[in-house]
Amino acid sequence: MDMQKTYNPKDFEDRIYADWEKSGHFRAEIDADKVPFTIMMPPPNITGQLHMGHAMDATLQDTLIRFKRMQGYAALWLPGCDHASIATEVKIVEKMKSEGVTKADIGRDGFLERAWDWKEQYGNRIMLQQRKMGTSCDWSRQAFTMDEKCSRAVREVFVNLYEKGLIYQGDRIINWCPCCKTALSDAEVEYAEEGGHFWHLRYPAADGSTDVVVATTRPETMLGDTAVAVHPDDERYKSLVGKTLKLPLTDREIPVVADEYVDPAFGTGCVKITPAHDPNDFEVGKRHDLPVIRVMNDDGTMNGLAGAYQGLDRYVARKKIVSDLEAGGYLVKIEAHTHNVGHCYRCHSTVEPIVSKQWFVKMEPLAKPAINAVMKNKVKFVPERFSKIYYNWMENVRDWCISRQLWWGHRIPVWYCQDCGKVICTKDDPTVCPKCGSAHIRQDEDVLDTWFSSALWPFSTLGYPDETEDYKYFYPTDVLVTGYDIIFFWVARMIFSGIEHTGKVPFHDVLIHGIIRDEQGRKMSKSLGNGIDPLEVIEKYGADSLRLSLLRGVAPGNDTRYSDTKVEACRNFINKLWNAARFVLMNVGSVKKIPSIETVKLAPADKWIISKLQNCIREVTTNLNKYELGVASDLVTDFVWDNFCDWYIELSKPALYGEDEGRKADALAVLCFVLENALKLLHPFIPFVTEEIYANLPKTKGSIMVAEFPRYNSKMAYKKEAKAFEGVMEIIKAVRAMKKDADCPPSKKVELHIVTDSKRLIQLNKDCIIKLSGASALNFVDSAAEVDGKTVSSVTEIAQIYVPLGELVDVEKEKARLTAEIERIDGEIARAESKLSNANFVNKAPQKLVDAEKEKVKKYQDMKAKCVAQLESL
RNA sequence: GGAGGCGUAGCUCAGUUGGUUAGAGCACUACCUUGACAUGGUAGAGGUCGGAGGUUCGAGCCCUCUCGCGUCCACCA
Repeated sequence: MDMQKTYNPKDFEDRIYADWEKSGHFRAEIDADKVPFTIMMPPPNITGQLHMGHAMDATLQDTLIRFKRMQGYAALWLPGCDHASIATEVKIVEKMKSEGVTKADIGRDGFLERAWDWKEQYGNRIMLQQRKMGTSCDWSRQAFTMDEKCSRAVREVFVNLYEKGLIYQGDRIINWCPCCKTALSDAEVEYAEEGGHFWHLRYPAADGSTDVVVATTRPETMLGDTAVAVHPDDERYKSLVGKTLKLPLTDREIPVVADEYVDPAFGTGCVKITPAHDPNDFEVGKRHDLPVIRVMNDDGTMNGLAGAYQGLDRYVARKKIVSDLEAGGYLVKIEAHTHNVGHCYRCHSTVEPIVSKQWFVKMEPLAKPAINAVMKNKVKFVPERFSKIYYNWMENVRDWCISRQLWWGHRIPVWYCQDCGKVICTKDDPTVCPKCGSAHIRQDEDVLDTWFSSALWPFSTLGYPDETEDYKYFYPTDVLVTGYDIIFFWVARMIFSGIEHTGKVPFHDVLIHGIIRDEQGRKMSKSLGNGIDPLEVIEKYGADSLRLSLLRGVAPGNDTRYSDTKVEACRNFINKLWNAARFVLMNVGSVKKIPSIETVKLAPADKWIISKLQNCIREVTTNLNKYELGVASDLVTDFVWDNFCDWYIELSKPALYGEDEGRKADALAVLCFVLENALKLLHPFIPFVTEEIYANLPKTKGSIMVAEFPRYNSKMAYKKEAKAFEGVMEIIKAVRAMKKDADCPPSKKVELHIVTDSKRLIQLNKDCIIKLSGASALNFVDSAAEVDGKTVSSVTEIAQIYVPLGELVDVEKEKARLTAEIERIDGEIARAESKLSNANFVNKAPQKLVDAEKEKVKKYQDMKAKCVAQLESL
């Protein structure tokens, strides 16, 4: 194989993805002998472009699905797009505006035609971008929230809920966006603190006897006031209750009512009541049977009931009303006031609470079982703390406003008979009124909240309401992966929808990740222009590097900052892996036949690396199963860099460059074995480069993505042998440090004279010690006295090492070093002994820990004695 | 107002039921182009884990209080 000296992902990422797609390995097959594992991809909006949030989503899900696929599960990752009703409509309207066309100009059908064109044009863009990330999802099952399948599920669910009385139509206060001209759900409103004013207004009594002062943040709504309320126990206003006030700027008179809602301690204790424009006032109005007077149009201008202010924009009207009030002597004072103002989550206009006839989903009966499911662990949030956020929302949720005054979306399946007024809601489109037979029936103009269809995603995409093979096999799904920002919008709604419509929770686990911030920790946003385009990162560093940087050291649920440096570090790791593979493959050619690992006579270093590998396999698997992807990726990268590259490859060199052909072949067998396993462990995280290398290994065939994920093999654990070998490694490290301390050039080979009880172990690894420590020879001696000339020395657990360095030896420095070492050891002994002298520790701590401390004391006392002896010999 | 999070090396962050001497990457110091890799190697330096109490044989981790900084939810007109 011809491998470049440096890793260059551009050479192969696209090619490998194309091969994968061709291979059919992405497709999940129903297989009775396998266990299904299903992930539903959170459908990105058709208007969307790949951003870091998607990159994070994709990386986590792809890592999990590849892991499970390699473990032998029938792994389905189902991709798709969301029609994103309001977001898409806003964009299309914007585009039309630039062409000078309005919705009214082209009508509903014309608009929908444009919308579908838009979907065709942009709907696939993000799916193509996803491929760049290496996503191994089942494109053959790709879905769209408005495709036939999903639409049928929406219809089924709507009618069922309607028939159960869980969907109703009513005049209620909703959040109205005057810009998008549609109702919004509570979840679609974002609150932000804004500086505003508190206008104090005087309403005179009709009989002129007195007046009351009320305060408001929205003076224009006073035109819709139908009462003033005071607290029933408020002595100041008791006599006022039942009296009539004159509403300024109008010729209307309004009553004073008593209601518990009023807080007598706040403001003047008098509240103007505007049932059509405030949710609390609406409730007060209902209790007192007050008229509801809506004074604003859908576009935020004042309507005919606003009298002289008709046609004015809400803010223009506000200004004029205030000045008119002032002129009339009704304005008492203006206070500065900061308050939270709701904004449309799509266009960011200030929303108006307005009374309007809309469709609602009754939440209480749906929320209860959904709360239970999480309480009983049928659905588990990872990390667990997000279940509290979920409870908090679910327990306080209000009825869900699902109708939108938009055209792009699922049209509400309700018809009204023009003749008898019958409301018709059926699964099949009606042609005549079932009650009176009239053909004059008209469908509701509105469409459904986009999240109504997203809520059904885990089962609508699998064929619900039909009991399809896919549905039976893959549902419920296993894990949902998403950011904490859409728990309310989506996760919560999927949970109650799944339970209500399928009788099952839609997924067992919810893996929540944080958001990716910019390098300064700010949220990435269009307005700040601080977004980082994953495609550019991929272009520069490759998809594997980006993926790894999104995984390493990241804890579930925590936000993380994007950093070029981190991506670079990951790229460097992959380059390291690349070169390790290059090293192995370069040497493969020099051997006739590589034996199978089972037949190899393993050297101590071999057993050590295999032991480390087994440990790594076990830990990585455990952590992946716990969704600790950050820990898992750290473990496997550390294994490859530290254990395999920095140690084992170097340890293998004496064998590879030696004369013993058998030993050479054995070492190569171990190198191949470990590399192959490492690639498999890494594949879920960095799929491209592992595939590229894997294809070139001897004895591998097929794609690594369907290779078996390594399994822990206790026969290969070699715990004792690995521990013993670490004694050898300590000697190597000690010699390196000694040379460095003595300013001995690394290229200068030195003689090692060793006093030890572990002669056999050291003899077995003599070549390695010489090679890795930069020595020329290794001799065993019985004491320092046997070594000629001035030496530096070091004590490790299994050996005393003497290195004659002639002129380089600085006796004073050497004394100082030994003294410091003795001091350090004394500290360790003191620490351990103080623990052991504590009766409570000895009695209460686990025996294992007590024994370990005893061992430690013994070990350090032994080392100390040796250090003292060396010091004395100087 | 309610809930939840964060504070650990110069920087960015890990640290899973409490248990050896608290880890990584980047940055830093010194040396090294040694036949995979300078996107590298070797050896280092760097932390009283925000603060104060408490529980425990033992606390970065558990409890209480406290300081600082984000987040979400609710919202008094």
